[in-house]
Amino acid sequence: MSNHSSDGSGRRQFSDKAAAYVRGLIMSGELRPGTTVRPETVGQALSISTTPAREALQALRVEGFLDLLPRRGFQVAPLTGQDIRDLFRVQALIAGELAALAAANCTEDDLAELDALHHELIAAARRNDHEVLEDKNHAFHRHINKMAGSRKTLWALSLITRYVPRQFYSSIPGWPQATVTDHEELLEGIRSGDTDKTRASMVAHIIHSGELLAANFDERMAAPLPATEAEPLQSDQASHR
Amino acid sequence: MSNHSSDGSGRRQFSDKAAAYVRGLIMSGELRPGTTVRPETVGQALSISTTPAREALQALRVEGFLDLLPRRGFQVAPLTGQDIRDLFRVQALIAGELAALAAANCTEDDLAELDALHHELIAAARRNDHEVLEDKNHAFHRHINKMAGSRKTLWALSLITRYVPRQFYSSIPGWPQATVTDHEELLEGIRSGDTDKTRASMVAHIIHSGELLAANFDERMAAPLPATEAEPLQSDQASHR
DNA sequence: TGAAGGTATTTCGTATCCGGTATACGCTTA
DNA sequence: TAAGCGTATACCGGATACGAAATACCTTCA
Repeated sequence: MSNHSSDGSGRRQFSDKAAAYVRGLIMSGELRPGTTVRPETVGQALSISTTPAREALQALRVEGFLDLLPRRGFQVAPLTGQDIRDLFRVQALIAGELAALAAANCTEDDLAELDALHHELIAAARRNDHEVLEDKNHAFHRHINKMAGSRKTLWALSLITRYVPRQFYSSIPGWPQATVTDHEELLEGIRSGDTDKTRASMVAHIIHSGELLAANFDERMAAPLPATEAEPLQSDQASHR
Repeated sequence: MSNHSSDGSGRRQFSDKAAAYVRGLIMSGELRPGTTVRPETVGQALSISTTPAREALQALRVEGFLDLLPRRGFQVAPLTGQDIRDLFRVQALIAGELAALAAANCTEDDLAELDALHHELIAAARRNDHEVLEDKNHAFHRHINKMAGSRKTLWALSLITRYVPRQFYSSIPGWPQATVTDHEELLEGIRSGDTDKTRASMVAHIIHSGELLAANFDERMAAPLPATEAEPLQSDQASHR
């Protein structure tokens, strides 16, 4: 939720594209933990040079997706379902903090905007339109987070939400309905300016979502291999013989 | 607190050194928000090439210290005392989570280790030995954080603690005593396995520390300029005419 | 079979070059 | 004089080639 990764600027740097690419490969399970990822290989896959590719890998190291072993290159960091759960726990704490601040700062216009978004989300859920459903959910959370008016808290959240693949939630059965009720509780808290209640609602909402993602993740990792042969990026599997 | 930035490996990459260098310059106030930072300049200052310097700058962008404006290079991100306060609030939430987990997982050996560390800290405080005081405080927190056994939560914390300069706390008057009492409360919570109490103690402890740092930061930023002339890294001040 | 040594591969850092873009400066014109 | 326009320069973002150091692999020998 709330993935405001400076998109919309249209022209991104190559390193950003490369980072998004490798991130996606890792989160989709195509790149298993322990796999070494080489800058040149990434560059070839995207038809860019190794220089921006290497920058991307360094960024992914800060983001916790890769480990860097001196003189031995980058390799995919361990990532289990429990890690995902922990990550969501932290995300819940931060998003809860933002929600509490939002409830304290809320104006009439904010409330109107949130209401509008909420009803558009309901409509999309009714039409079973996953695309705009995800969109509206996104916009809903982003607006709350912006209302908080805390740059650095937002930054911390954005770092963690990099672990959440896009277009994920709406594919989960039952998620749209659960989200509608969760959001209604959130709105109630915000409307009444009850910071504690709003925080608690947000925490519960996110932890619940995280549980779904973690379960899905475990399931995927249990599968032997994801169909495709000849992985383009892996030149060396973990090899812990 | 708890600064476990992969130190001890001895030989770091150049990009890590460069990142640490620029980070230090920003947190010490020598590089003001809005100042543009160029890879070549950083490289010259450290006698390294621009490639690893640029990687460092990209990493610092992920860490939130720098903004990247397309075709206009990197510049120091805005950072106010309020930002520091917000950062510590998040740090408190995460460290609180870790402390709660630690209280739940605590073994006899852990308790003994923490007790030993605590007494060494007290001794250092009595001798007014800032160096080992900072050391012991560090080790104390790190041990708690390791006890939690949550890789990714630890990662999230480590990202935020990059905003805390080393050797800072011990220079604050009254901090050693406050820390001793805070740590005693923490130990009590951990010993009794009371996760809620432990969490609350940790949150309070960190928010209190953050207040001190934020106040100090505001004070420094209010000062016109930090003595030294001819800043080596700044070639272009903000210029938002 | 195990150890030692040499070769090959790879990482990491350096140096340099080029295209494209934005800013700044100066000129022209109303 | 002030506003508009075109040129020039600086510099960002990326590509590429090269070299040194370290690791991994393979062969050989006891």
